[in-house]
Amino acid sequence: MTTDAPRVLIIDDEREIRRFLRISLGSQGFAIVEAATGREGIELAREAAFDLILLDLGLPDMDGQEVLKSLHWQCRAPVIVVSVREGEEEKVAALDAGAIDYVTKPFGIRELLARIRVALRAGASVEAAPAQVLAGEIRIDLAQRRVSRSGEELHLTPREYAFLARLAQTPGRIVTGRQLLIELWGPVFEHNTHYLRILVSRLRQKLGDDPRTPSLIQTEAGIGYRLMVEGDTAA
Amino acid sequence: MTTDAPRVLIIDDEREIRRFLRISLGSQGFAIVEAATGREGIELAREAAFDLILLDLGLPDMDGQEVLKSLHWQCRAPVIVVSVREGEEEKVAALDAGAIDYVTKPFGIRELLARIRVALRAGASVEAAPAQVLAGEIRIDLAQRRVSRSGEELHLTPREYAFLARLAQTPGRIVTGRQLLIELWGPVFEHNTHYLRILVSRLRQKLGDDPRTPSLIQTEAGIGYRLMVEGDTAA
DNA sequence: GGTTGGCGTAAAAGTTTCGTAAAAACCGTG
DNA sequence: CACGGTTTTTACGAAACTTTTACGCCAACC
Repeated sequence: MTTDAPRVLIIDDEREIRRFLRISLGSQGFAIVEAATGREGIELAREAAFDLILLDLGLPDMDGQEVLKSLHWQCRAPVIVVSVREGEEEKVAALDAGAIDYVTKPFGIRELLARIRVALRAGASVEAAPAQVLAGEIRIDLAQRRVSRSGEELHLTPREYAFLARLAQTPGRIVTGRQLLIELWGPVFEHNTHYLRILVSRLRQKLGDDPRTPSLIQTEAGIGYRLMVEGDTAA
Repeated sequence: MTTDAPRVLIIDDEREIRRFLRISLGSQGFAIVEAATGREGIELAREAAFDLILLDLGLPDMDGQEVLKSLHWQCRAPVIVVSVREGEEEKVAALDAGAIDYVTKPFGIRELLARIRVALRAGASVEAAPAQVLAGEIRIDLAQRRVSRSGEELHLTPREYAFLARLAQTPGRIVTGRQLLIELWGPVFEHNTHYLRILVSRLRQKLGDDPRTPSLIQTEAGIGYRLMVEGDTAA
């Protein structure tokens, strides 16, 4: 089945380690984002939603335990600590501070990958974000991956749902056609704008939205689309 | 569950190790049950509900990986493997077979305790899930590992049950095909999607669910499966 | 007033994914 | 070593989904 790649954030100051991890994890189908400092890592973790974070405790700019606490505090993603320090106290401190695992360098990449799979397995059951977006008669349940109209369940195809969910992530805001094409089809399809037109047409039918006076999916000619929601703040 | 002392099952053939663990864990407020063989351990795990299982892979009566698989499918408790073997392949195999952690002997007791706390932390979310799930005529008893239709007991194979139980753990929510394959067969089988199709087909027959208009196991083409439950249009 | 470019719709053709059955391989047990 | 239960392989028809192709609409612009 086609499923989007788990997103992994790597926080490590050593360029070589990052490179190694990027290649190793990338070949396993993970989407990688890198940070070289604690601050940068915390920043990234706050902005985007990751499925897993790999954290080196020996960062130059901040105390490792502090970074760990910050991460654990503000995001849901499980954190695996990677460190050169083997001391038991160090491990206990990290694990009690919220890390889900502690791996000492040098590590076998196959073991690390296995432990990452465990962490993702565990993290999958925790994600209980009650994210729901209401737009007129329509309710979009991002957690359950369901859409209903006036309480009645609607069946959307994978693409249709992906499109709607993308708009629902930034309610009321315009998402450019280019952005949508890249995210849903890939960079190669950047210019196949008619895909969007067909998709939107079918979607509006299912949602019961009149294209002339759209109350849900609004077209911004030459720019993109936006999802109208309850408290819409017209720009 | 969390208010009482967490119940820990120790499966290890060495009396000395058991004694050591019993004392160490006991002093931390855990309730301990011991088993000296694989069979005994599996038996106990099936009967009583434990919060955590500590498993030594070097048992005399059964292959460690077999014990692990049995435990992982039969009960919901997280399993921490304790072993003298340090080989990376050994670790990867155990983690992929369902272990939540792998600790090599000799180990520091404080680290083990910390890892136990992590495992319990992770297991807590699973415990929060309902022990019984009702879906139409079907009743799934996750605590007792039983499934019945209109009060009549159904016999499911280990895989069939594991599949259904996984869906029941997150009622109404989609579980991706990839996730199911990884959890039920292992990461190597990530792409053998036809396993799922065959399993679901047999399962639907047993459950009396029409594939065209499924009221129990719903297919989300290209994504995965979900179990429909009573509160279908949940807020 | 005609032309052009972006948009919306419909139906087809093409591709992927799903469901099922039956045979073959596997596995612990008697 | 044969046996019953289970899993895996193999194969194929049906359904769902995506992409192609074609055409009508409207507004802006020359």
